[in-house]
Amino acid sequence: MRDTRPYHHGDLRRTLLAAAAEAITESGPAALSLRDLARRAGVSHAAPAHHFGDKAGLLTALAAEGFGLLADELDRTRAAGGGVLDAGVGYVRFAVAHRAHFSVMFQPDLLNRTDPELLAAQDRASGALRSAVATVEAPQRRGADARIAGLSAWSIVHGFATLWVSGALPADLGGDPEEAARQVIRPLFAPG
Amino acid sequence: MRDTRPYHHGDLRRTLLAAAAEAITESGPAALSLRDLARRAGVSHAAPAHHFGDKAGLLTALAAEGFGLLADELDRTRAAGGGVLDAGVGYVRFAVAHRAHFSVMFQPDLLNRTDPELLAAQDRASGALRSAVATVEAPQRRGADARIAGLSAWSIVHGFATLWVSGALPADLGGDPEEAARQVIRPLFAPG
DNA sequence: GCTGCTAACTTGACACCGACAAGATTGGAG
DNA sequence: CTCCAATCTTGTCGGTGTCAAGTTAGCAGC
Repeated sequence: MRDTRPYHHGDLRRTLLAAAAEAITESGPAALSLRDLARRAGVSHAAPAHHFGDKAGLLTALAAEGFGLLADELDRTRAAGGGVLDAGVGYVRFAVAHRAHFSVMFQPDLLNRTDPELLAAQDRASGALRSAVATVEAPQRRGADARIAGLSAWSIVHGFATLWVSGALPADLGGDPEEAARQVIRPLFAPG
Repeated sequence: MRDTRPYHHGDLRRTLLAAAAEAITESGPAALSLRDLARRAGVSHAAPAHHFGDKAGLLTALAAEGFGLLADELDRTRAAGGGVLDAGVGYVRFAVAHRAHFSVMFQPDLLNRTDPELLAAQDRASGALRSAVATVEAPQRRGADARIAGLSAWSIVHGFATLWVSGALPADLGGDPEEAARQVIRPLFAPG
């Protein structure tokens, strides 16, 4: 909080994660450079490695943060009394609002898959996901057990989110991802 | 076809694309190195750049090849008289069989988005996709127009494929992606 | 206030990579 | 046989990730 940069940054870890999210949002995970992050944060080129050990370590931390944010989002819609449809829209809202996190969370080749923090965050998110699906009214699941129903919901929501953030969807869908998501997802939950 | 390597490789472009697919299958697109591909093909480190101009150029060519293969797959199921469900399973089959292509096709930050060959291949694939969805029997679309129905189908299929190849799905689904896909996708097409 | 300790950060170095320029080799058209 | 264009090589440059060793800052205990 001083006007001159102290030797100890004080909050470098969080600063680097924020800078990484910004850089990835701008130009994707492939173009990310630890040295560029260091420059943005005003520290030496090797400082990031001290906090994350590795480039994969930084991306792993970002992914873990992402799973936490996703769990937060799902818990929020659940607390607001929303159903599966709302949870699905929340999933898409998360992906669009935190594109950088989302684009890293499901690319295992960029991450340390066994990192304990990552695993814990994944567990929390998948728990929140399961809770959201558990709110489906029973008649909508007839003919398929709950596990399959959950995977169907996850698939359609994840697919739409992925296609949206990758820009693969047709432009005539409009600019509002949540509204578009609601329309596209609805057929699965309200057949007929 | 001679036993000694001629100065002109003769088929370097295809060889490099195959090597790239193999390398990406092994360790993901991020770890791909043009120099490593050159080593695998037994050529000098700058040879790849001559054919593709750029690392993005190589990945773009791979993505274009991927869209072509996807269109082939969809055309094949259509020619075999399959319905939307079969087309969806075919989509997943393609993603699993050509994981390297698939993992590059929807990452625009790795590609030259305006490459004419890529655009042509995308057009062909999306045409095949639209044809597949058009085979949906009318009653299954009531309440939603054809465009939305197509996006729903694409979303659930793309989501399942993405989650499968990223290893995010629970292990108790078994090892057969096509059978699992059929179960997960069905609820969208055969509600009730 | 001083000492010692640990975490945070810097400096320097090395191998690797993508990209570019310039040269060498080849096959084929005329 | 000549010439040309495409293919591939060689050499080089700046940038990057990672490691090792050194430097600084905060902090507990005396």
